[in-house]
Amino acid sequence: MPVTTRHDPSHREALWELESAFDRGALITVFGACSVEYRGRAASSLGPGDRLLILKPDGAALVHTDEQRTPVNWQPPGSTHHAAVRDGRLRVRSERSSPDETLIVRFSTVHQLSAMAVTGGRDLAVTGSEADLRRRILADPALIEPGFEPTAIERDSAAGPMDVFGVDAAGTPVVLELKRRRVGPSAVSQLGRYVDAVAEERSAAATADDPDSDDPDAADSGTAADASDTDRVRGILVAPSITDRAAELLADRGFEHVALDPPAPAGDDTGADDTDADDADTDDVDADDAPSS
Amino acid sequence: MPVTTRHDPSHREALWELESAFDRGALITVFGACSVEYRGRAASSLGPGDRLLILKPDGAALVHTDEQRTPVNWQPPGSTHHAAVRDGRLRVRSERSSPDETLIVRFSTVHQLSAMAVTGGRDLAVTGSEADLRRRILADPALIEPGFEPTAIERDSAAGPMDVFGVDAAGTPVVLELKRRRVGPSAVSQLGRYVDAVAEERSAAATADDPDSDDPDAADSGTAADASDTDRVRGILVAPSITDRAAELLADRGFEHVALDPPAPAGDDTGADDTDADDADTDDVDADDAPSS
DNA sequence: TTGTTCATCTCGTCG
DNA sequence: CGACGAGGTGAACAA
Repeated sequence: MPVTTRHDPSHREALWELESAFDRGALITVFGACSVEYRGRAASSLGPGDRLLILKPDGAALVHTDEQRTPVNWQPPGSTHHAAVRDGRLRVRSERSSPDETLIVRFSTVHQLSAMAVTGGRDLAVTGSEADLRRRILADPALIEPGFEPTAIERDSAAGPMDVFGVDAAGTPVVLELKRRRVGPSAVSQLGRYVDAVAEERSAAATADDPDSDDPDAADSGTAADASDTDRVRGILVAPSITDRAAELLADRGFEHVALDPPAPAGDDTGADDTDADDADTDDVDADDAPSS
Repeated sequence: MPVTTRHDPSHREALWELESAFDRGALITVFGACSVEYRGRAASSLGPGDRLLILKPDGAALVHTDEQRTPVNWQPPGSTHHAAVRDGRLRVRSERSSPDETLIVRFSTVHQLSAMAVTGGRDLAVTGSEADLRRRILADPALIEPGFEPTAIERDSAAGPMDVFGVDAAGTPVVLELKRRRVGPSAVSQLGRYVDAVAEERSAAATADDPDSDDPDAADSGTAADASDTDRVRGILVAPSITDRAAELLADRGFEHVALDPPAPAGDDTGADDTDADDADTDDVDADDAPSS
């Protein structure tokens, strides 16, 4: 029996079912009228209403209303669920530590409680990620510009690891920051941090190599403006597109933008029409739902 | 009847129920063995397994496994759900445009289908947000430093709106960037963008006011280093704490950190123990669940 | 619609 | 654990 369900159980009955479902490691749904309190990283209060509570065997808890993709309240995986009947009412509490967080759902009525035995794969294969974009570039560096040569990926710097590091045709170091979608100002700043870090590295190495140049004050500037041309580090933002503001910031810093999409996952076959071979009119039935908005 | 449920329905029966539930604007859960395909901003494929599909009347769709807070697959609100029986199997497709996205769930078995009539409030009152932190500062600006005076909130700049803008005791302009939790490098960059924008504004205004200073090249530097002291703009990052790397970047830019938490929502009463008055031993029952990790 | 930022972001990965 | 960045981020809000 992959699922057991109780309709309009008493609060006591609901508790017994929960207890049993916890033991079995089931995925639990509780639909009922409830109020919800949360306290932890922030604090929140949700007044009475019908909601769907989902309790997962990994400790995750979700409270869903009839709207939104995001739960109104939740608890992350790793939490511990407690159920009790208090004052005759079912109460579910989910707690975790570090950070200390508590979610409490108080039911006034339980309409339905289900416990489901979940099996099977949860490995999702996604394409179109930033990693895919990187593979695309490494496979054909000329997509960035003729003569570009990647020398490292995830190369570390004082500001963190850079997506792609390399040199251009003239031997000038180049930092690439990759984004799978249109970018705003923050991506430019991120690129800037990496470029500054590399420029800093190089100017430090240069002064160490060359005892003649003792110019400590001038050396600590991190901007491209006052770096000599030989010390220049290029920054290229690789993304499908860029906002106006980001473009301004990019220009201010003397960085560049290369428009590039993550590789398309080939033909648009969601199987919408032709996966099951027979696409003629069959006795298949259909039902539609347009959102009421 | 707030809930209707079908156990092990035929695929045809499941379709009828879905059709009816769509019409009623119900919150639908379907538990069964299925595969899931997504294509849109990215693309993904999920092999066979038992999952819980949730269809909301606002067009949201969620596919949940027994793990994680985040659904393995989903569709945002505003999507349109279609159900059909194809090749004898229930298939649910959810689509939306801009961006074009399609989610397809193909069931091999439907264990349970429920339709719930959801009513009641979904207004969540949250405390401890960045807005609360801002209110706290505006109520007592001395928390930043003696003599600090806020002059504007969400004041716009070329780099976007600043959380709080003001002047210090010496009349020097100050930009505050607020964060409700510990911050890393990106917050420093964000603050930097605003400070640069204000400094730019002021230097532009100064050259406009003063016809003597025609020094177009020197004026376009955005760093604090070469700005004269009278043109200086202070940047203060207000957050509970800050990472080491962020502290370095902050120092590089000559910015400051003020340690400040969002206001605590008073006593830690999640109602865990004493909300229902009687906290003596009653005949209340308990059940626990520790995550199996 | 697009742009920008906050979020109890969540999630992975790497020291 | 903490730090850092990606994400089909989602969601609110302003232009």
